[in-house]
Amino acid sequence: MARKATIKDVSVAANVSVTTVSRYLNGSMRLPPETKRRIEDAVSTLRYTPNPLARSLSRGRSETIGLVIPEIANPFFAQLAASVEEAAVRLGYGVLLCVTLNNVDREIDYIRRIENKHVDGVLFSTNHPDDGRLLAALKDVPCFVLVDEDIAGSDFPGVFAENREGAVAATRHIVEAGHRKIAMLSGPKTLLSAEERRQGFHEAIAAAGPGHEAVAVFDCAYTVEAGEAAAEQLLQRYPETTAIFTGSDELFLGMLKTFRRQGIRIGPDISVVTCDDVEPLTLFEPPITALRQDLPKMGTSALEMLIGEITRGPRLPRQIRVPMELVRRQSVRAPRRRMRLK
Amino acid sequence: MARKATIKDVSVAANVSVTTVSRYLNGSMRLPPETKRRIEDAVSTLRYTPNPLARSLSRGRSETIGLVIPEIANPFFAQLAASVEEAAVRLGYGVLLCVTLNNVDREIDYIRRIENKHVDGVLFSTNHPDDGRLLAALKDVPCFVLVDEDIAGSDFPGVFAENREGAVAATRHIVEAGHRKIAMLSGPKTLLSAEERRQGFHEAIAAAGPGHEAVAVFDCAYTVEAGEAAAEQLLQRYPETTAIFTGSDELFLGMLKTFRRQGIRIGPDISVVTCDDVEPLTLFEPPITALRQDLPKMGTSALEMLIGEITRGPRLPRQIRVPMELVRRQSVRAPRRRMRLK
DNA sequence: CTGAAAGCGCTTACAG
DNA sequence: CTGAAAGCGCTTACAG
Repeated sequence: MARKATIKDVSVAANVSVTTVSRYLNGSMRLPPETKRRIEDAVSTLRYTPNPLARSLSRGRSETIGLVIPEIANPFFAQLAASVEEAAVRLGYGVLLCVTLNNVDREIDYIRRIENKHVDGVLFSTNHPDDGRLLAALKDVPCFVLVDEDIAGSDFPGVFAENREGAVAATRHIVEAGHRKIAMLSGPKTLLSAEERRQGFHEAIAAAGPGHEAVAVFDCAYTVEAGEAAAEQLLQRYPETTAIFTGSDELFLGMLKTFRRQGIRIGPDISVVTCDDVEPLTLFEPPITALRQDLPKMGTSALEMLIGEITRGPRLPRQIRVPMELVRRQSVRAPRRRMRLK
Repeated sequence: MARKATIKDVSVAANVSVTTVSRYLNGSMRLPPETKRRIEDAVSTLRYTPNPLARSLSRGRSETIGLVIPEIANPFFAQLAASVEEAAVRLGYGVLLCVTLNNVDREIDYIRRIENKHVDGVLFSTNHPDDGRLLAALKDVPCFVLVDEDIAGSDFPGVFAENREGAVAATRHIVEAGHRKIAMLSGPKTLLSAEERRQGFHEAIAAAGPGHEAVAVFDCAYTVEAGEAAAEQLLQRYPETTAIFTGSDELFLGMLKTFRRQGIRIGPDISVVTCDDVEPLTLFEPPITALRQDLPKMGTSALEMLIGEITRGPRLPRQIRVPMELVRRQSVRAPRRRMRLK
C-alpha cells in the first residue's frame, strides 16, 4: 500500500492551503465551486480520509466512548451492548469495548482513559461489590455514566431498571394465582438490582396480607451454578414452596437444571417468574413468565445521557429509571391442592 | 478536573528532559536510581498517564484493532467477541467494536480505518453476499483477517470452521441412528458455512448408500423466522422426513416454534441435529444434539493471526480451519416404524 | 475571505 | 548517556 495521503497532499494537489482544506472538509467554509471541485477531485484521486488520531489529538476529543461491562458472551450484556453501539453510531461515536470480568484493574484502566482523553466518556456496568478502589479512582472523573448497577456511595448519573416496582408486579402476579408460600432466588446482597428486587418482593408479600409468606430468599451470584445450588437447598429445606421468583435468567436456568434432575415440572408442580427475559424463554415447555428488562431503552438512554455529559457538560447527577414489563406466559399456575415438593 | 498532566509537566517536576521521561517510561532506558525516583514521584504526584492519542500518532500505530461483526446481541457473535476481546487484551490491544447489521457502508467505513491508522487491523465477519463493493474497498488493504465467513473472490487470511467435515459427522450420526429420509435447513447459498455444510450433508448421505435420501435442502437466512417458515414447508411437502439437520441455532429455534405449534415432538416424532450450540440446548426437552462451533478457538486464533500480520507483516495468505465437535445429546433417536409426520 | 504558523502530546533520529 | 528539535497529521486563533 502506498503512503497514506495526508491533508497536505490534498492541499498541494488542489492548490490551496491546508487550512482551507481542513475548513472545507469540516463544513465550516463555503468556497467558490471551482475551488470546491479541485479539493474534491484531490480527495477522491488521493483516496484521502482524515487521520482520526491527529484530528482527535488536536481537537481534544476522540468521538469515541468506552463501553465497560463485566461480560459480553452473557446475552444480557450482549443485548445491552447492541443498543449502546447502535445509539453511539447514530450519534457519530465509536465504541471501545472493554470486558472486565469484574476485574477492578481493568475497570480502573478504562476510567483512566477518560482522563487521558483516549475516550470522551465511559458507560460503565459493574457487577461486583466495590472495595473502595473503584470509588477512589472515580474521584473527579467526568463523563462517566452507570448502567444497570450502581456503585455504592457514588452519585454518578445512571440508568437503572425500576427493580422494586418490577418485583412487586411479579410477586403480585404470583400471589394472585393463589400462592402463599413463595421463595426468591435473589442476586448478591451488594447489588442494587438484587436489593431493590428483594425489597419489592417482600413488599408485595406483605401487602398480600396474612397467610402469605416469603418462605426463603437466597442471596446468589447471578450464575447458573448458583441457581442450581440454591434450588437444591430450596427443595430440600422448604418443600412447602409453591412458587419462585428468580432474580435473573442465569438463576432460572440453574434452577431448571435442578428441577430436571429431580423430576419437578414447572407449571404443574411449581410456579416460576424470572427476571431479564434475554434467553429464549418462550421456547421452554411451558413458556416462562418473565419480568423483562427493557435493554434497548436502557442502553439507548444511558448512551444519550453520556453524550449529553460530553457535549453539554456535567448536569445535575440524575438517574433514569426504566420500567420493567411483566410478560405473562405459562409458568405461573394455581398451586396444587396438597403441595409437597418431595 | 484540573488540566491533565503531560509528559512535559513530568519532565519539569523531575528535572529531566521529556526525552528521558519518555524513554524511561517506555522501558528503553536504564537510569540512576535517584533520577528514576524523581520521575516516578512526579508521575504519581501528577497522576500522569500518557495520552494514547499522541503516542499513537507519533508511533504510527494505535494498539487497537477493529472488530467488525454483523450483530452483537446474537449469542454466536457475542461469544466470538468475548474470545476475541480476551485475546486482544492479553496481547495489549484495545478493541473498537463495529456492529454492521450487514450494512456495506459501515463495513467499508471500518476498512478505511485501517488505512487512516485509526486501528492497526481489522477482524472481519460478514454475513451477506458481496456485490463487489466490499472486494473493491479491500484492494491492497493490509492487516485484515476474516473470521467465520469468507468473502467470495478474496484471498485474505482467515479462520473458519471445518464445516464440511462437521456436517459429514452430523449427518452420519443421523444415518447411523437408522434414518433414511433426511432433510436440511441450510443457510444462504452464498455463504461459505452453508455451502460447505450442505456439501458435507450430501456427501454423507451418498456415502450411506442406496435407500438414503436427502429429501430436501432449504436455503434459508440464518434467522428464527426463516427456520419457522422452512419447517412449515418441510412438514407439508415432505412428511416422510424422519430427521433434520439445521445449519444454525436460529434455524433450529424457528423450526422448534413450528413443531410446537403443530404438536410435533423432537425425539419421538423426529430427530434433529443443529449447528452452533450457542443457545442453552442442554435445557430443552429433550436436550438437543449439536455440531458445536469452537468459538473460543476461532476468536483466539483469528485475533492472533491478525496481530501476527500487524507486528510481523503480511504472511502468505493462510487459512486456519477449526474442527467442529458433535455433541451427542438426546434429539436423535431411531425413526418410528411407520413414519408420517402428519 | 485565505493562509502561515502554533499547538495538541507524544516518540525518536540526530547531535553533542 | 542525555537533550533539543523535528515530526506524526490534524485544527484553529491570529494576522494579513
